Amino acid sequence: MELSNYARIFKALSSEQRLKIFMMIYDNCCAPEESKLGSEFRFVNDACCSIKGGIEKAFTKICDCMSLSRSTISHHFKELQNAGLITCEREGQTYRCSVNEATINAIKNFLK
Amino acid sequence: MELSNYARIFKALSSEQRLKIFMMIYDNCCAPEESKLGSEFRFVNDACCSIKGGIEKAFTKICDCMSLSRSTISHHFKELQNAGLITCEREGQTYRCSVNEATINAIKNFLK
DNA sequence: TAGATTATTCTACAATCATGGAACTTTCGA
DNA sequence: TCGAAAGTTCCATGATTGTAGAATAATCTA
Repeated sequence: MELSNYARIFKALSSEQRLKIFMMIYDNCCAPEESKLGSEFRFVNDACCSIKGGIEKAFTKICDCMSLSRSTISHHFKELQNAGLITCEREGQTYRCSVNEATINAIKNFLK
Repeated sequence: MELSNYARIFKALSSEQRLKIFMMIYDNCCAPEESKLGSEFRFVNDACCSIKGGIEKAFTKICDCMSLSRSTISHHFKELQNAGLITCEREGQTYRCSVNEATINAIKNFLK
């Protein structure tokens, strides 16, 4: 992978709000005690995400608790997708998102 | 560590030029075949950096091969320091820099 | 079908950022 | 001691970014 790709990935995680969104998807909400976002984000609606066990489920809805407009959140989701950090599949009126583990592993390998 | 700190670290690595500078320090120039920067950056002046074996040595001089002004490079170094990614000690007219492994490990733990 | 809900896209704007030049400071070496 | 070399700081500028509002599209549900 090109160096510029890594820079793009890091850029996607460089905004605090976007990082928060990413962590909501990343964190296993079924094991909220491991959440890095603090209690305010642990039990939000019926959202549930996991990168373990192949369940991988999370809805954009989880972002309603952030004080950001819909269009802003839409942009952030797109940036996370463009960086290859998450993939989203339309599911009715909303999305089913999952973390792209390959990208996470690439970062970890990059930092050896 | 606060989420905002991680965002700051990622931001420091989000500029391609700054990431290049960081990798110059990060990469073990004594084992250049592992360099992620390509041949152009492997043998630059007398610069040598390593995060293995405690040698940890690198000079700002290695940046002269990048087409950036001195002041820009100075800014980038400061940002890498502020993010806690590198530490620099004055050594005569230049600096001796080393990667802050604690920060690297923090990122890797953050991404579990 | 009609209204409500959700997300996208377009546009705009304030804030931040990457960069370089000029002036200045510190250190080296002849 | 004086000039050269290296780095910092201040200032300016063009580019990018994070954000929201309005208009639009798609989907759900009563």
